[in-house]
Amino acid sequence: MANTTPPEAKASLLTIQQEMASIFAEIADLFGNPSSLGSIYGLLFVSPEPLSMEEIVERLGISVGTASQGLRRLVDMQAITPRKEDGERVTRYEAKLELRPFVAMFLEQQLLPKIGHSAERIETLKQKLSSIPKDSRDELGIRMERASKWHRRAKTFLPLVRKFLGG
Amino acid sequence: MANTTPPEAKASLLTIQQEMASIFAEIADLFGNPSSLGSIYGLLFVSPEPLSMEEIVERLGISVGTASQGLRRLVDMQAITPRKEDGERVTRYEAKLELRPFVAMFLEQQLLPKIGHSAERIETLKQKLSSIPKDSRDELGIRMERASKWHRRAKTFLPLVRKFLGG
DNA sequence: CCTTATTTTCATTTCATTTTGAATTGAATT
DNA sequence: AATTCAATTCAAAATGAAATGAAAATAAGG
Repeated sequence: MANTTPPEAKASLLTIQQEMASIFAEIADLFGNPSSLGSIYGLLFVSPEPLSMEEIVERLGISVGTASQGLRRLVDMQAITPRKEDGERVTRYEAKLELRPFVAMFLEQQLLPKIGHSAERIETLKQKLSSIPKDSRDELGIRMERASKWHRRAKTFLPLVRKFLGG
Repeated sequence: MANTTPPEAKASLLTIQQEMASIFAEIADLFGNPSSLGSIYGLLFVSPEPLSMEEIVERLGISVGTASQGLRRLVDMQAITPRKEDGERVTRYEAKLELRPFVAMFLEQQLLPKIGHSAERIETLKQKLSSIPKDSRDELGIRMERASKWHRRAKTFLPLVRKFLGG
């Protein structure tokens, strides 16, 4: 099949793809993910056709190792879909267009567990309160209760965030 | 004045303080802040008395440089209050008990501006759409519009998060 | 099987961020 | 004016997360 796309248009599609990769890289970074994750997702997000790992490596100028690991993580978090065409040797990847997985992943895998973990640690700590002298105990109890309360709020609220951003 | 606090109780207050420091260190880290910021705040949060920089350095085992810089940032973000007692040479620091500054700082200084920035970049990108071939243009437009929409949602929603967690 | 194309693994490197601590500053004290 | 001490500064060191790329593993075709 002949290539009917004019070269200068190709150049600007590539530009858009790279810019989008860079935007998503920033976002990934903002949420504490490797920026390569964002780049890959951003590129796929604005690719009319699914791309192979090799093409991704080429267009983003990243290493094969980074690409391989990034693709795996993105598949795991269900942000992209791998597809192997019949008779093709390569796997090509396609972005899912809902942005949800990206956010959800962050909230569910990073924020919630860690918030949960520190909530637990505070609960455990509260039990040690009994062993300290009475005069400071009460005030300390109040303060630690405050920290607990904040954690409880966060835990009830975060799922709502997910729902709102995810729809 | 005689010290009436039994030594083993002192030890366990110190334990609690260090544990709290460690918990807050994790949280600070989770939000992309240096963990030393969290340690310092956590320690002050469970200190019955305001502490001097020297005491903080000693109890947390951090350097004076880290302490000095961390204290300044915490004062800047209004998470702690410095107080100089009359006739005292040292400044002692006291935690504000609302956890708000901690969260607000993250939302307002990190999340919102960066979300705003990438929203702008996408808007700019949209304008380059006209330069690409018609067949892919429409689909691309739809995808980029999706990304924009997500950003708009985030921007309206984040202030609510702040309000909820901040009270 | 054997060859070739693709992907994964992982020891090493790179790089940005954080921490350190010696030197400096400056205010209070003598 | 000299001394003392808390606090700050900043260049250098340490840290740790992410990226690299060569080597190993896997899969497909002949």
